[in-house]
Amino acid sequence: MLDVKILRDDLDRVKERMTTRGVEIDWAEFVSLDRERRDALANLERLKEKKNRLSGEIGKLKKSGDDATAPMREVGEVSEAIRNGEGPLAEIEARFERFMLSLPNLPNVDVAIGKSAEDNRDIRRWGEPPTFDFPAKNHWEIGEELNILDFVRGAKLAGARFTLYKGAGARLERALINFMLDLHTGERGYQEMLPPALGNRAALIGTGQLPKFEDDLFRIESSEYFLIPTAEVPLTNVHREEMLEREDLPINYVAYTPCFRREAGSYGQDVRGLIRQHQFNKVELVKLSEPETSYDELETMVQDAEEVLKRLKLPYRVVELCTGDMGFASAKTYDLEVWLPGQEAYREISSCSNCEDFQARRAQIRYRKEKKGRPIFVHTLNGSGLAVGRTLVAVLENYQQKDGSVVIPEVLRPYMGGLERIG
RNA sequence: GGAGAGAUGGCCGAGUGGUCUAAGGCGCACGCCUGCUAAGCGUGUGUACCCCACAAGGGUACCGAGGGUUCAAAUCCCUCUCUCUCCGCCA
Repeated sequence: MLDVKILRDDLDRVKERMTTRGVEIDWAEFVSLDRERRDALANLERLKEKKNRLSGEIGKLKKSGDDATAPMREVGEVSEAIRNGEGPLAEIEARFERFMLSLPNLPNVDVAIGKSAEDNRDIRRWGEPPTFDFPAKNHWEIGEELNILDFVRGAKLAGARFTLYKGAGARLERALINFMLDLHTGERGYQEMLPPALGNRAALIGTGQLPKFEDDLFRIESSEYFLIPTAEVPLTNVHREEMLEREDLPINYVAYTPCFRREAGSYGQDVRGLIRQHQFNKVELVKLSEPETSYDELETMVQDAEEVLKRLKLPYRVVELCTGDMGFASAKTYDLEVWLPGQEAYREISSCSNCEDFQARRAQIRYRKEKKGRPIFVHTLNGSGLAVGRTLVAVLENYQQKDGSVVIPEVLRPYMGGLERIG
């Protein structure tokens, strides 16, 4: 959520920057709503002030045994005027809040302006895409031939976009999770968390999935819970409605969780294989930081995610998303894209964003810079470190051998009981 | 699932209809005093929003959430959420 004050003070600049996201926003609606709201509020508060004053007088009169019928009759009229005003005000406030919650974050000023992924900026590349003296296979071919991924039975158990991992495949997924967690906790200063995989409405509003993107989420029908689409939701909400101490910051959390996404509107995209699933595993990094250092923290977080790929010796590139390609809550985002020989393309495997105070304002996560100072919103950051299923895809495709087997990256072997090769 | 208890300001904790404009304490901030590993004394101390120049000043709301009774609610009534204790069931 944006600060209402910047909308009032500098609407033209906000309009201009918001336009770079490619979203249509009814600004006239905002201006009139804001005006209506303030008028109605001021009017009602005047009435309440009068009512409180009269009530006090009645109390004094009654105490001294005097007649209070006149002020009581007057307060009755004021009360009715208040009742008549409350309904309309509540309606205006609800509309105002809906509007504010539906506004995406403002892109940071130094983010490149663009319309789509084509306008993203290449920041750096690491590693060389491998060359094969045989036709490179897709991971779903490799997985099925090695009998470690079963898409047919995954569909039988749940449906399309669900996969059953088997044997060494299941273990490889688990090895990747443990490897990533150990790296981030052991060497990169993150505290490991194991949060609920379901979240309530307030949590999903806090990080920005609700109210606008309910269609992307799985909802539990019998109660007001949603399956989390990412551990960003629970991790960022850990300190929702809390006042933090300056010395606590930055806070660095890492968590492995399953993630659940409806993938509505992505029919026909990545229909085969593990790339786009309704349920997938992810190791997520979240930071809460002071505003002054959040962009340094973003750079660090990207490097933390990159380190996973470096140790796995998987070639990748870092891209900076342009204004038109960024997510709802983000002010600046870097994507890590890993090389997939089966597709001969770089595919997203991590997305690291600085949301500045956008989520903190929704979730009321604040701290005091000085003991006596006013509370200020922290900056929140999140990044995949990494998407586990896609990492497994990258391992299978980059480490595939001519004989159909797959070599296990060295750093994973301790997690695989010393296994060096699948198949 | 059943029974009971509870939810008050950064923290602890009083408060069962009208100076609650929330006692008291801790913590914190500022000042004073004092020189001996510290204490004492005084003053102040929330959040959000609205009016206003985002100043001074003023107002409204907030005692888990929502609704109700009343001229008046932390206080009475209803619903919900969460926490704790006990019982049952269960990984």
